[in-house]
Amino acid sequence: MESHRRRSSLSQEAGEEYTASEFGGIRDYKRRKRVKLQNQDAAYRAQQTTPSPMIFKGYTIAALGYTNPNSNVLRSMVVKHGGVWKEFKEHGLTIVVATAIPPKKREEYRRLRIVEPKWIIDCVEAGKILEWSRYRIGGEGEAQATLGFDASVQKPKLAVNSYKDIASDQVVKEALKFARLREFDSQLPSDCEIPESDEEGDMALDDYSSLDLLSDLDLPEGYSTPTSSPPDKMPKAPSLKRSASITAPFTTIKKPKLPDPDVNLREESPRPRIASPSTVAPRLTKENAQTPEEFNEIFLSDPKVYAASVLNPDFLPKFFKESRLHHLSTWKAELRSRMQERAQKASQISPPKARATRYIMHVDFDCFFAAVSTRDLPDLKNKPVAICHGRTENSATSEIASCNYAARKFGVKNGMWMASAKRLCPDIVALGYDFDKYEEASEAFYSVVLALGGERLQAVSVDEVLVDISNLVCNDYYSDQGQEEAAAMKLATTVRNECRKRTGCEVSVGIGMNVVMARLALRKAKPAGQLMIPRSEIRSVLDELNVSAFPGIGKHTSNRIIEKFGTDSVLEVRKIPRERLRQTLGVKTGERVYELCNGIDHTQVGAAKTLRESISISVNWGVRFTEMGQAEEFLHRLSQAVVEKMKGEKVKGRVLNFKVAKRAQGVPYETEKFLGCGKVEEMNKTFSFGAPTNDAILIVRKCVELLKGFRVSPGDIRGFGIGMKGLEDEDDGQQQLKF
DNA sequence: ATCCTCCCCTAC
DNA sequence: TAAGGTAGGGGAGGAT
Repeated sequence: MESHRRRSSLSQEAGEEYTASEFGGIRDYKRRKRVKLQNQDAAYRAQQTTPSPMIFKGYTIAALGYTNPNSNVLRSMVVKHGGVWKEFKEHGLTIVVATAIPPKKREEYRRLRIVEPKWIIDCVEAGKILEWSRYRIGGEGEAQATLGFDASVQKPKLAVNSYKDIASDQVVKEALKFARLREFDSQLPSDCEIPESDEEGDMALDDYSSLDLLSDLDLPEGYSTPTSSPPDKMPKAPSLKRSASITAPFTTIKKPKLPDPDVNLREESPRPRIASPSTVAPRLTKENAQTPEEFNEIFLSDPKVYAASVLNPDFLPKFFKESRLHHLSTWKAELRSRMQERAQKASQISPPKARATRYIMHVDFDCFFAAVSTRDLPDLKNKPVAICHGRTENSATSEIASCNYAARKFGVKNGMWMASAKRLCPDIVALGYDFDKYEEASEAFYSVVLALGGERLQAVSVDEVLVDISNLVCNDYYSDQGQEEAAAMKLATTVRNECRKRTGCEVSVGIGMNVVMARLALRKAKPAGQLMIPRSEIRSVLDELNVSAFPGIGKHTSNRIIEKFGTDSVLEVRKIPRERLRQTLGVKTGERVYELCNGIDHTQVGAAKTLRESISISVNWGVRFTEMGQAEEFLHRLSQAVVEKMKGEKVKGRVLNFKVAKRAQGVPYETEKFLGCGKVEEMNKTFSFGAPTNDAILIVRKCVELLKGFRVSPGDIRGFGIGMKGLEDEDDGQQQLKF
């Protein structure tokens, strides 16, 4: 149901052309896009301050397949100079522009006047129409000289490409930010500014594939791309000889690395009369793709790849069904709200006491997924096992979600790719996920822990829980430390025995005077054990550790500590004055580090917020586009999913956070992991709606607008995230109207 | 002082 | 092939 206000504002702002990409099918989308392009062409001409010579007057030009520069660039050049731009399928074409012609189509297109994009560029530069046949490709008697193959164009040399690369290096990120700013500055001429309204903004949205070729180069003063240049300022390719990549758009076709031996066999139609190597247009392959769109086009032409990608309309449910991380998040959210409900009821009966001495218990499955998956497979009990997707030889880049101790003995670790694990342990057995089984085991586990009767309980995750057992082990009238500790250890034994009985798996238990010490105890207790760290041993346990051992102190923070203080050993960091830590790391973090090093932790078990504060969805796998329309469609599905989630929680959100992961500069188009995001640069933007909303259209419109602002080429998009904050009860505020 | 925005970091 | 999600804490720096 929608409020009247929101509805009316929508109908004012959303024109037919825009809503197409939200509601229409593909065909509808394309039709409306054509209309939009025509309007845009008129706008283009109107925008020009100094008129360009109308050299293309009387020419009707189209692009065939992917071109370099891309078709938007070419279109703007043609239109600005009096030509008519059409789609390739339309009638009445005088000239077709192409970078390459598929071998199978060569015969079919033999009679067309097909030229390389350089013809348009050269015509514009010369201010007059040049002899087209000199730029001809794919036709009879082609005499165009081709340039030699330049390996550096085809294969960027940076090879690092794994998930761990995401946002890992601050210095690199800074550099990227700088490059991005410069890119933005240099690419936006006044006549190409993004208009505020959606109807006119599409130029900005459609294609920027040539932009990132430029951003990391030292460009000559006043340099800009063909999109942005008035024709008389068109750069000359030879003046930019330092960069292979920048000359690429202006050179002629590249020869493929190796001649394709199959070409002759596959061609049943008559061959061109003059058979020489230069008449054979190169086949578009992953290796010679010159834009990310071109690459994706080829990559996605494999139906299996297409089906696995976000272009498949069923992507989201399938992805979420298979994503271990999504499951972990979902389970955690569910458990948290269930535990909170329980806690609220319980505290109404008897509110928990504040105590001087606390006993905190941390209970956790050993190798949860691996243990549950192998529970009923006795043959595998002592063999190295890893849980991951895809269990064939090809699953090299599948991530190990969990492995048992037999595998860990070989150095196999969670998060490792199968290929590395196999190298360490060739006999490792890979098993698929069984999420239902995990859920079941978790339920049994929680019922055991709940049955204990600890006065506070916190769901850390599906296989992990914190319990404040002070009420069970402390005598309210006198204190006997020995007795208390014995009671706590007895509880730990009970939990372990019960869990073994109920789940068939081992859990370990750590007990401490506070949450952090319980967690550290747990680590020492594993596997299949229990350990308490009494007050007297706190110091000696801590002294062996590095600060990165503390929960909440990750890689980044511990690196900062090493950087600033030259050490990450708890023993050393403890000597640093509290005030210095606060100044250097920030008040909260500094204070936290100080306390952790001294074994102090005031965190309450189950003290988390009652209400959820944000709802988000993100996808950084399977994201491959060849044009912006596809990205818009996917965003629409994402925002619908976010809205469903909000409705499930009966909330609306006021603040939108939109995130885009973009292929990092210099990394290859192909990721090492199948459909992975590879090394990416992440971009974020938040936007506050006037009032809380759960309207998918409103959200997707804003996301598309923000996406335009990021100026990402569609082929470089590797991930999206949509989050809502400022959540309010769904029926607060405006009155609901019925229609 | 205290908030808010726009990120980054961390954990499972 | 592979399924690299998600919520919350907190810091920097600006607005109120």
